[in-house]
Amino acid sequence: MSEKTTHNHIVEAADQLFYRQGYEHTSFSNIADAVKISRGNFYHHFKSKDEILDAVIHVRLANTRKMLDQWEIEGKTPEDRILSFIHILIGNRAKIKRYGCPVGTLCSELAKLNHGSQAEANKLFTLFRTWLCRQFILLGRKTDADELAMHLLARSQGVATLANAFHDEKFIKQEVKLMCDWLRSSTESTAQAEHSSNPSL
Amino acid sequence: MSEKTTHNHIVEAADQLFYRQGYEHTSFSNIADAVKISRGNFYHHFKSKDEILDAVIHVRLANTRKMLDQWEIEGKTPEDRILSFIHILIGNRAKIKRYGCPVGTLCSELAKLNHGSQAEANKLFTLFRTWLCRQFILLGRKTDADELAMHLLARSQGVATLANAFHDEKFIKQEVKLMCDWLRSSTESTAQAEHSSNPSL
DNA sequence: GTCTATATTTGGATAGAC
DNA sequence: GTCTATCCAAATATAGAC
Repeated sequence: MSEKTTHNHIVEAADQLFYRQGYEHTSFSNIADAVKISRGNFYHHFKSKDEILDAVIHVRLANTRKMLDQWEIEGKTPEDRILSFIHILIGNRAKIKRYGCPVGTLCSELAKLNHGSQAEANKLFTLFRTWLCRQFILLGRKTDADELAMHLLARSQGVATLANAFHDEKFIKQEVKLMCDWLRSSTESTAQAEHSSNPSL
Repeated sequence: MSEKTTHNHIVEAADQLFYRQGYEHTSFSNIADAVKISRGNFYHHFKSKDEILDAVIHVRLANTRKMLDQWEIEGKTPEDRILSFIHILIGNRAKIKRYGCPVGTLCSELAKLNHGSQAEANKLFTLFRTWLCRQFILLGRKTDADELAMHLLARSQGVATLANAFHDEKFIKQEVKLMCDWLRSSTESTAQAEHSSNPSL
């Protein structure tokens, strides 16, 4: 998997550039420079720029699945696993500060472009959503698991957007702490939560 | 203010198009079609596309200031005013679902483009941040007012991003309810909050 | 102030030699 | 599989007539 073929080189370089510069703003020349091949050589590997995007999205989907599987193995409890999710904000804080969230910014851009690969890109969000949802179900919150998953996903997105705009890593740490507290209070009140209309707090 | 000059027409059309399609994806032709003038005529009013962006940002800043002033007048208590902020998500939910948040998506795009007007665009965020901060101070939360302001701003951003990705207005309403609850619980516990290390919950 | 015509550049894509 | 040369379309920007 991911051998050092030219094909993979292109996808990897495009992946990075799409993240840092955005999809539309990244030209074939940019990718060609990064991979050190000529522009013409591209079309031996991909029919169009859209096809490169497609390949990038599918690589990201595969990597995300791998990461979630890993968290599933490492985390002994659902709390631990959800904490793994929350802590990617810490692990990636330097990049988030500079470029935002790779998932959120891609989906936002493709929405503006009204691009055909929107649905594929959104699967990245769905991957996290359903995984988190399953963890909350395991926590006994089966009635509002999806709401909790979406809530957490939204908070992560908001943190990434503002950390990027304000170039503020400290804010990431601040909010991660709040999310951890929120998670703890969510799990403590599992029993009574079944009867509450209010999924968080 | 905002007379029907060609200049203003251009700025208004660009404002809409930048929001719906993104800045880079919007061409002079797009704006020209909307305003119904020829492309060449642009350069009588603006020296470059960047200059149009600059004008758009400043119009948005002025409109935002006007809106915040209005909320200041209408809202009798700081809670009421903060609720006004939270409820723009409801008022604009149809557009947010389709195009995301106008502030967040612009700042994210300009960050990727590494555009010179990033700082100006970020002032839109700062406007909300300082205004919310002031409201929280009035609520007696002077030690953590800015944290609370940023927290609320982040949650709004996250809601907009996910509502856009999942094309889900219901999610907006769900999260607005949670934000209102959060605000209520924040204000109830004002006295003890002074001694808590934990600004929310 | 507005138009048409045009210059210039860039980006995506193709053809064909090696 | 990789390269050079080239085509085509679109986008920013300018010149100059009306």
